[in-house]
Parts: sequence; C-alpha cells; structure tokens
Amino acid sequence: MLYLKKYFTEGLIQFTILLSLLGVRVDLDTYLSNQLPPLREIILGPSSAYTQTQFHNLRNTLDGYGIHPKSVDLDHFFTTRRLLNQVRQLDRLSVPSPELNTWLVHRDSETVVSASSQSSATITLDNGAGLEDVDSPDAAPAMRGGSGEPESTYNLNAADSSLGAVAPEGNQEQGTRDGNDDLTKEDIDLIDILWRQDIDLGAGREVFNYSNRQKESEEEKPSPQESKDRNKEQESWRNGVNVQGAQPVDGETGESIPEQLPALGSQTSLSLQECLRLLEATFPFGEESEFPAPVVTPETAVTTDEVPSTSQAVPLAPQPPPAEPQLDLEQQWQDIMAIMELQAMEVNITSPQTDSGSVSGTSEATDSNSTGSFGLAPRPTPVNQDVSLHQASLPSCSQDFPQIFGPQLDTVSIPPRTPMLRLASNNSTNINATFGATNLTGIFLPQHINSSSSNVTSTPILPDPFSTLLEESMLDEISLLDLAMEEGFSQAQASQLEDELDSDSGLSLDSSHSPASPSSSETSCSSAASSSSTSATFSEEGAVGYSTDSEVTTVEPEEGAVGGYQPGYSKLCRMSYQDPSQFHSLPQLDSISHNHTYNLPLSSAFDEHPELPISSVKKSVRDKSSSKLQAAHDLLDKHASRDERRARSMKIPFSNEKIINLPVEEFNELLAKHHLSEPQLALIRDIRRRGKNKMAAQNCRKRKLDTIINLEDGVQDLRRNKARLLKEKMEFIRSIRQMKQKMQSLYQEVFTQLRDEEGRPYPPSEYSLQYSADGSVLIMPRCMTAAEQSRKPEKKQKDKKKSGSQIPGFSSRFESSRT
DNA sequence: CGTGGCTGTCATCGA
DNA sequence: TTTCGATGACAGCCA
Repeated sequence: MLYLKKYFTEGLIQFTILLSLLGVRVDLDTYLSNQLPPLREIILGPSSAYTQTQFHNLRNTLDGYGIHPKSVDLDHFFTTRRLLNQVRQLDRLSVPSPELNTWLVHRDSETVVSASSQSSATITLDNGAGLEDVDSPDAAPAMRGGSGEPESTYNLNAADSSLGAVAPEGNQEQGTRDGNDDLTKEDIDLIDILWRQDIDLGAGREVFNYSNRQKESEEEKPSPQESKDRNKEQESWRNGVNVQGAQPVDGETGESIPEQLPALGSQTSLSLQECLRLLEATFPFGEESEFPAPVVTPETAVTTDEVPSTSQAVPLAPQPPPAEPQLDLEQQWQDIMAIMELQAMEVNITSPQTDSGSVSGTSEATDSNSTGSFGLAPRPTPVNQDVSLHQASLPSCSQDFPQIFGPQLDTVSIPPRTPMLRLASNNSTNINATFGATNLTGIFLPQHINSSSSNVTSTPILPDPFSTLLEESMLDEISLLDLAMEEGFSQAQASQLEDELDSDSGLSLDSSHSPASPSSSETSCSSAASSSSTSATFSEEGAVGYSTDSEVTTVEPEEGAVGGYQPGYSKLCRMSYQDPSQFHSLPQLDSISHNHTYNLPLSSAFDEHPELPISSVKKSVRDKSSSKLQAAHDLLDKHASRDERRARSMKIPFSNEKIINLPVEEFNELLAKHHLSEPQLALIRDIRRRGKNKMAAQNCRKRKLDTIINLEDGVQDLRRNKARLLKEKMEFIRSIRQMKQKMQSLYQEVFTQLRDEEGRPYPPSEYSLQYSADGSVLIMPRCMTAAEQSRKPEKKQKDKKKSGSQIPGFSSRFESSRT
C-alpha cells in the first residue's frame, strides 16, 4: 500500500506539473495577447467551446436523433461519452468540473436568486477580468435572465468557466441524464442550429472535436455578432438543458440534479472494467488520489441553504440528515481555515485592505460560524463554484470575483498606481480564493461530504473510497503543492502584497514613487520641459555667462576660434549630448525626461558658431525667446559670472567659452598667440578649470537624476512584472484547482457507477479505488486502506489536523466509518 | 525668515 | 606627471 501511495503521490505531482505547464501556456496567452483571451477561456471560454463541441458530438453521435433522447442507451452512451470527454479534457488546462454545473442547476430556485443578486459582483469578475467576452454580457442575461447586468454572468459563467471543461460535459451529462427525459426536440433543434452555425463559420466536422473546437474557439474568435448569437443560443441551450439550475426553474430540466444521482445509481451504465479503464486513461501516470464526490454537494448546500429549494430537496434521493452535513461543513470549514491559515495569512494580510477581499474574508469567517455550508462557499471562490459551495458561495464569489478580475483588467489598462493597488487586492483576494479553493479541502472536503451525502444514496455515510488516498495523496500533495506554491507566493506575493499595501499607505518604494513618483516623473518631465525652457534661458545665460564679455569678445573669438572650436564642440556634444534643441526635435526623449540643460553653456558657443548644425535649432529657440534673451543679456551683463567679470577686468582677449571649450592643444596655441601676463594666464586657467568643472558638475547632476529616474522606472517595471507573475500564478492555481475538481468528480463518478457481481453499488464508505503498481485499478475495501493509513501515522495526523477531528473530513470520516 | 532646489565652485580621486 | 572627467561637499542665489 505504501508503494501504492507513493505511486499516487508521484502521479499527483506529475499531474500538478502538467497542469502548471498548461497553465503557463495559458497565462502567456493572457499576457502576451491582450490578456483577455486566456482569462476568458478560463472563465467562459472553455464552457462555450465545450458546449459547442458537445453539441456537435452529440449530434454526430446521435446522427439525426438516431437515438431517442430518453432511451436508456442514450443515457449510457452519453455517460460513456462524457467520461471519455472528461478524460480527454484532462489534457486541457481549463477543466471545470461538469458535474458541478448540474448541481448548480438544481439550486436554481434558491441559488439563482441569491446568485444573481449577489453574483452581480461576481459577474464583474468575469467582465472585470477583462474577459469581457462577447459572451459574458450576453450569457449573463441569457443565463440568469434576471440580472441583465453583464456581471451577473458570473454565476453561470463562473460555473461554466470554472466548470468550463465541464460545461460541455455537463451538457452532455444533462443531455444523457436529463436529456433522456428533458432533451426535447427543441433542444435538439437548437443543437442542430448551433452545429450548422459552426459549419457556416467554416468549421468542419473535425472541428467539432472537442480539442479542435476549443482551439478554434480560442484562436479565431467569430465576429462579435455571431459569437454573441451563438453564445446566446448556447446559453439558452444550457439554461434549458444544462444549466437549468441556473435559471430559476427550467421547465425542462428542473429536476436535473436529483435525477442525476438516481440515474447514476440506476444505470449500470459502465461496467467496472470500463470505469477502471477510464480512470486509467484519465490518470495514466497511475497517480490516484481520492476524489471526493463533488456531485453530491448540492445536498449539503441545500441543507445549509436558508431557502429550501424544492427542486433540490426533491431530487436528491437519500439525503443525509441536514444537521450532520452542516456540522461537517462547519468543521471542515474550520479545518480548512486552519489548514489555510499559513497560506491565508499571507494572502489575507492583504485582503483586509481590499474592499471585497476583506469583506469576503470576514464574511467567510462569520459564515463559517453561522452556516457551515456558507462558510465553505465563500472560500471556494470562483473556481469553487462547486455545487455545494455554490449557493452559499455565490455571494462570496461575487464579491471575490469582481475584485479579482475587475482589478486585473484595470491593471492592464489602468495607470500603474491604482492598478497596482487593485492588483494587490485582487491578488490577495485571488489568492485567498484560490488557495482557499485549492487547499481547500473546501473543494474536496465539502464536496466530499456532499458526495458522501449524495452517495448516500447508495451508502449513507460515505467515507470516501479514496478518502485515504485523498487525504494523503490529494490533500497532502495538493496542500503541499499549494504550500510550495504559496511559499513562492508568500515570498514574492506576500512581499508584493506588502508592497502594494505599503504603496497604499505610501510607505513602499512605490509609495515614494507614487507620492514622489509623480514628482519624480514630473521632475523628469519638468526637467525635460524645463530643459527646453531652461535651455533657452540657459543658453542665453551660458552665452552670457561666458560670452557676456564675449559680447564684446565674441566677435573676435569667433574668427579665430572657429577652426579649433568645432572639435571641441563636437567632443562636448558627444560627451554631454546635452543639446536642448536635439531634445526638442525628439519629443520621445522628453518622456524619458532627461535633463539636458547642463551643457547649455555650450549653446553660447554655438551661438558664436552658427555653422554648427545645432546652431540652427538653437536659433529657432532663440528667436522664440529673443526678447527674453535680450533681457537676459542685460541681466547677464549685470550678473556676468565672476570669471567673466574677472576676465573682462583682466582684459583677457578671448571669451571664456573659448577658454573653457577649446581643446588643450588649441587652448595652448591660443595662449601662445597672445602674449599674456602671468595673472592673466592664471585667470584663464582658472576660468577654464572652473568652466570645465561646472559642466562636469552639471553632467554629473544630470546623470544622477537620470539614474534615479531609471531606477524608478525599473522599480515600476519590476512591480508590474511581479504583479503579472502573481496573476499568472493565480491562474495556474485556479487551473490546478479545476483539475482537482475534475479528478474528484471523475473518481466519484466512476466509483458511483461501479457495481458488484450482483449489480449492487459499492458503498464508498466501505470501498475505495486504488491503483496498483502495475497501473490497474482495484476496488479495495476500506479496512485495507485503513491499514495502509495506519502505516503512516504522521500523514494521518497531518490529515487529521487538516480535516479536523470533528469534521467529516476524509480521514476522520473514514475512521468513524471503519470503526 | 526659513527652507528647498538649483547652480557654481572647490577639492579630490582615478583614468 | 599632466590632463581631464567625475563626484562629494559647500556656499550662494532664488522662489
């Protein structure tokens, strides 16, 4: 058994890695391409794509209604197909759990209302996520019908998105199960229409392959109009068939949920071998983990739900006493909270600041206390849309989502500051949500419980078959994974969050930046601007400074200086590259905000030598400020630099500019030419030294400023990068969570459909699916699992801790069941 | 009148 | 050794 466990664990790790890889790709898309597509995919995309594909598949398989919608064969067929699709979908990143959808459907009456109302925020998430797909707005109304707000979409979308992969399957499921009863001709017609639309769009049959389809949908987005229409149709279809639950009450599918369980139980659809095969196919790595049965969740939700949904209550066959589930949920929730504590700590820290985040967090806590199921719900967040959590969670989801996604979008388009903050909040919320979901036993445990309840149909209190594995493999590994991820997160993200928070507070670099950054940027800009203005003035000054005298001397020097001067000028230009005129000509440079005023003194030199290319530009500048210059000159005369005055007093025959800017050789020649006294020579040397040093000082200061600005920019870039990476991380986590959910559901489903020789279902409490070393799947009695567990006391304890002794967590539950 | 920013200047270091 | 640039430190000016 240990070996088996190890095997599973490794498999899980591989699976996780695979998911991560997949997720990475998606993120890249998101960020590289508009950022929207990926998110959209995650949230809405998959579902739509799946749905279509499903339709096509359905149609193809049905081949013109070859099978009667209500025929048992059809049901079986759909089930099988669905499972296969699910297995196939495993490769895909976005794999929302389909079953969840079904459950959601049930909640319609209750959940829908709350969801729609609450979900408005949630919807925002979708849209906010920047996933403002054409779908979302349409979908929302279509789905909810009630809340016209695009935001409201989330519930459905969330379900879809989260269940994205599921959606199609879910549809199928419904088609198969409910479809038997509910798949009316209308639906089929609708499907047909959709299918034709696809064809019209140029999609071949092959396109209808799920994978192909999905890709296509992702890559080539149909014209908004078409997509909208299609989406609408799909949505409507979903509402009718799949999501009936979403809609308050779908006349057709109203009962879908309840039916499901019975259907599963009744149908012997898949033989044990088939199931095993499916499982194997699904998890080739052989890793197996327990998958709490998410499907059952609705019941718990129902029990917890304040408003009893008739549809819910009715449909579920053997429901465990409501009280128990609640307790379990509460405990589980608490446990989850405890487990997540570390993770949450990091994230939560930030959450408080975030509006919704804080709210959600608090609400969660309170919720958990007051209502177990509700407590769970909040955590689940977007992905968790899982059934059980749904109703309760919807509100929370709505809250969380908006923040998460809306902000992200904002970040994209919004200026760094606000966006950043938002991101932080988002991230925090996301993290919470994500981790909550991920770590969350919330996902597993609740579902598990729910599943148990639902499974109860066959077996009252279900210790999950894989509870052991779940606990150890899934839970552990997942949690570990999450923890690991969070570690990264904790460091990077936490720091980010802190930073962001700080930024909010204005303490962080950014803060310095934000408060100061504007200033810095402004300074830069101003410097640039000022440089221009300054340049004008400065040039005057510069000219004045060194040429005021030169006004007199200027003319003289010009003649002699020209020859040697140019090189000097060019040299200076090269070195200082501070010609303001150039900057004027290059507006983009302004943005760079380099202060090039420092060398302005050179400008005076240029004035002397119009032939220089720059001189022309200068001239223009000068013309503009000619009057100014004139005044400036006057002032300059008055305020002529000390050196100039000294030079004048000493009757130095050439301008200070020459003295300063001439190359050494020419300068020496110049000195040689004129027979100057020692004091004059000394003064000239001092003037040259000071002048050079002055320019050097200017350059130095300019460099300092540039360096500071660059550093600030770098910090900003890094921050943006960090935010992006965090966002990506969140996406990955979400994807992983979805995959987990899917795995759970698959496991649950397979197990549910297993029958012994006598056609009786295997009670999950007594049996669990185990993977053997050779890759085969076995149904193991619980006791064996327990024995195996006993071998790993440490893990067990750990699990216990996580799940909570009281909570009907896997381990605890199993133990109880065993005992 | 105090303060902060800008500028010029000096001293120094290193190439 | 000289030259030159860079830079820290200081002081003056100005808004």
